[in-house]
Amino acid sequence: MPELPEVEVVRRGLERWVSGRTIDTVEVHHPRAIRRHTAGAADFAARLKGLRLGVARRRGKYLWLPVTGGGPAAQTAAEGIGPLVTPSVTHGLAILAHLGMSGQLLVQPHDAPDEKHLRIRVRFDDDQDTELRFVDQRTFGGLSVHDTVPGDADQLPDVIAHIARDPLDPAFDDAAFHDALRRRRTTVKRALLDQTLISGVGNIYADEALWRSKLHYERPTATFTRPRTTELLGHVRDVMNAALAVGGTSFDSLYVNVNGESGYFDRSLDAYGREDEPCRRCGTPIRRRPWMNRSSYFCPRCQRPPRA
DNA sequence: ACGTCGACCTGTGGGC
DNA sequence: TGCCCACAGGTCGACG
Repeated sequence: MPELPEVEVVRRGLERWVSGRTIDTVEVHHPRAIRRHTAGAADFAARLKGLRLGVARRRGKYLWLPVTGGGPAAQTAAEGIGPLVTPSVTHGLAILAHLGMSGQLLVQPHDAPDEKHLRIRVRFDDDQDTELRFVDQRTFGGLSVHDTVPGDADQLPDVIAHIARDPLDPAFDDAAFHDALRRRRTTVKRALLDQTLISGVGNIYADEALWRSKLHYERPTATFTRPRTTELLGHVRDVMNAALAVGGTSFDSLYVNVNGESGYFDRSLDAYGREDEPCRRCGTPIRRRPWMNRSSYFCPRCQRPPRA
């Protein structure tokens, strides 16, 4: 469930169903699902055992669970074994998740049959009837454990420090984003998909926000005016909030919340996936163009291409 | 510093 | 029916 609204739906599910619980055992069924965890599956499972999960967090399409307790290093620090082993900078740990193209985090009863693409199972040390499962058909997603950025209020895992804040983050800096657009010699859709400029926007919501803004995806950003940037950001936020309100976009059963349920925003899409269907503003058939190994959908009348 | 491309995977649907 | 190709919501690193 790749883009921000879908990931946020999952984050809310994790917060409700697994935050506050303590990990008992972890099974890794496929090594690719932990490939960011370079120390391997056995280390991954060992480090997770005994950890207590904090409140689920999200930046763009990344999810993480800050953790406390557990492993030997953390225990040593917590117990204050002595000044020689007490780190001068206290850093935390977090379990990082990215869903890739087809990842799911499911909270399932223990006796639910294993999914065909079950990659990781997390059992908890409590009496609740559920476990957490990472299921991923294409194995582009995965889980890993990382140090958090020292002093960071969000306990951001260090490996995603390069990911920009997302447009639903209250600390997102609109003016700085506008300045970055002006500095770049790139085009607007490329910029929207650049996770170091603005995170959480993927192919669907980029096309939807551009349609709402009446902007062609090849528009250069260097000449954007402040009002144009403001309007674009407004549409990005509006479309994401609208999708979030109905559980996100699900074209098929791959994109589900932690309870396996699909969202309904596919019915409300104006551009994405609507090739040859009439533009809801002007009736002109929506076009699809190959673009960067994927597709761009746009209205050829409402979204005029820039002069070459 | 930018852009482009391929790699990483499995599965589905259309055309023949 | 099968086979082949195009395509699918993402990210990263190599290369120019």
